[in-house]
Amino acid sequence: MTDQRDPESGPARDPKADRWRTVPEATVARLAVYLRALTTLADQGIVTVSSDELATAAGVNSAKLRKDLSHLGSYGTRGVGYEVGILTEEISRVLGLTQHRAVALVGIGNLGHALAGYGGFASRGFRIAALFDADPTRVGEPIAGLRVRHVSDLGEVVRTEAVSIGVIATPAGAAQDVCDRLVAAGVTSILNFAPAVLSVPGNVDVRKVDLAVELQILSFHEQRKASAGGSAGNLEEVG
Amino acid sequence: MTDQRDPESGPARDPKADRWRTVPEATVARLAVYLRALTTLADQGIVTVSSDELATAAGVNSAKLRKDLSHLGSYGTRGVGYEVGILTEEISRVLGLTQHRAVALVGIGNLGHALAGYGGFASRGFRIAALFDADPTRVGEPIAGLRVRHVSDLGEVVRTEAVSIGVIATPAGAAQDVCDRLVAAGVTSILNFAPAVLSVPGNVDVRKVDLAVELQILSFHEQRKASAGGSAGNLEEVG
DNA sequence: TCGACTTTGTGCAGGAGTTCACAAGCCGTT
DNA sequence: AACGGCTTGTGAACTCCTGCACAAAGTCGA
Repeated sequence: MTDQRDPESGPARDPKADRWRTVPEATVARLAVYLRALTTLADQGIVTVSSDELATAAGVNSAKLRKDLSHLGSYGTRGVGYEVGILTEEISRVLGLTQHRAVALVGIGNLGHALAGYGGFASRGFRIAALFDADPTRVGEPIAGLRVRHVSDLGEVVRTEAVSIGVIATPAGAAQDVCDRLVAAGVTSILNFAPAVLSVPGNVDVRKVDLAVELQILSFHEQRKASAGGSAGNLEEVG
Repeated sequence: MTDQRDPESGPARDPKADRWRTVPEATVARLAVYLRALTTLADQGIVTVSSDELATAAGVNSAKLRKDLSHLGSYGTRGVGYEVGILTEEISRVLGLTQHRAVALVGIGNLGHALAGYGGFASRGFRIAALFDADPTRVGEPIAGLRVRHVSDLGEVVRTEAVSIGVIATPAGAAQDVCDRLVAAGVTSILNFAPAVLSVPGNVDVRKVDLAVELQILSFHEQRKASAGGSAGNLEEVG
């Protein structure tokens, strides 16, 4: 067991800040949302924000927001609220965004193209470091300032570019193979857009985004609404 | 206040099938995954499948799968398993996929383009019925067999095409306006790709997909792994 | 300095979801 | 017909998450 001190992102100032080691999964997902809301507020020149205001901006209730933030320590001032700048920095640090991570994108089809050109990554601390595709006719194609490389170069590039996250946007059939290559190259975090279940070693995290699944969930609720007897009336505003 | 009565998909045949009215949210999300796994199995000519096999194919454990399926009734045979065809049909029915739903896609930028061309929608019961954009220079552009229309036509088209789900792929700034137009036109289910919190009446469902958030969650775990002492060793296979 | 006011941080109760473990039930064989 | 072997469906315990309600702690004005 090594001692857990990490260079970068200096060791926690005081003992209580160690709490972020045990942030609940559900909270982590929301921290990213809070971060976006904070960025918006900062752009508007807002310096201080209460849990109520921030919660509204993020689409949650204030109790949940405060409990979430309490997992990373005590960065608010009672009677006042949170300082936008400080909170932004703190969340960024907990999410590991202070070190800008390199991302490799595999599969330059329709979706891959869109992801490569998506500005939201760069603006939030992620650098797309390399693009890969299995189709030789696509190799060399310039996209968003990068050239598409062949998947056979994946291992080498991942190492030289210090890629820490892999994004799979290939057809389902190719996903597991690509995944294996990423893992072999040392990538331990994968975002999978392919409609396939990936098999990975236990130390690798996989998150899945399936666009059709999202629609199907909506379809379910749509159907439930339609058949539940249209008890109209409840039109209260939702955060 | 349009009345949303829809014929088709009549009320459940027998009493016990009424269970699907109360399917837990978490289960609904997984049903879509099971459905995909079942489709794959069917393509392989497999007729019968046990909860264990299906669970593995879907990436969950079998107890969860059985509990999930129990929410829609009893469609398995003890000692044998589930019939792929029957289960597929049943899940499709519960998810409301038997009536092919029309989808309107708003915002034909990078991502919108990709979504319009994504084959996974059509193959799973969704028909992209209309494309919209606010940019007049983009209106008329043909994509995937459709012509892009101006958002000002949204209300009319949504009604004539009987759109039941709206997909927002605009920049954050335009999202709320587009959302309002969709809601005004009678859409009660929205899939939002814009990094913005939408405000909607209580009878409207919104699901959000934020690509940067997914990366940030991975980043968190990556950081946790990095600072937790590289206690290598646990490489057991994961479903 | 004091008191009124505001907002955070959290203990606690309730709810939702997960996992275990096993009775109930079906099939093929003897 | 009875039995042994499988697999489903589910009660029950447990973990995780949510939301309430309030004490703790800070600010501001007098």
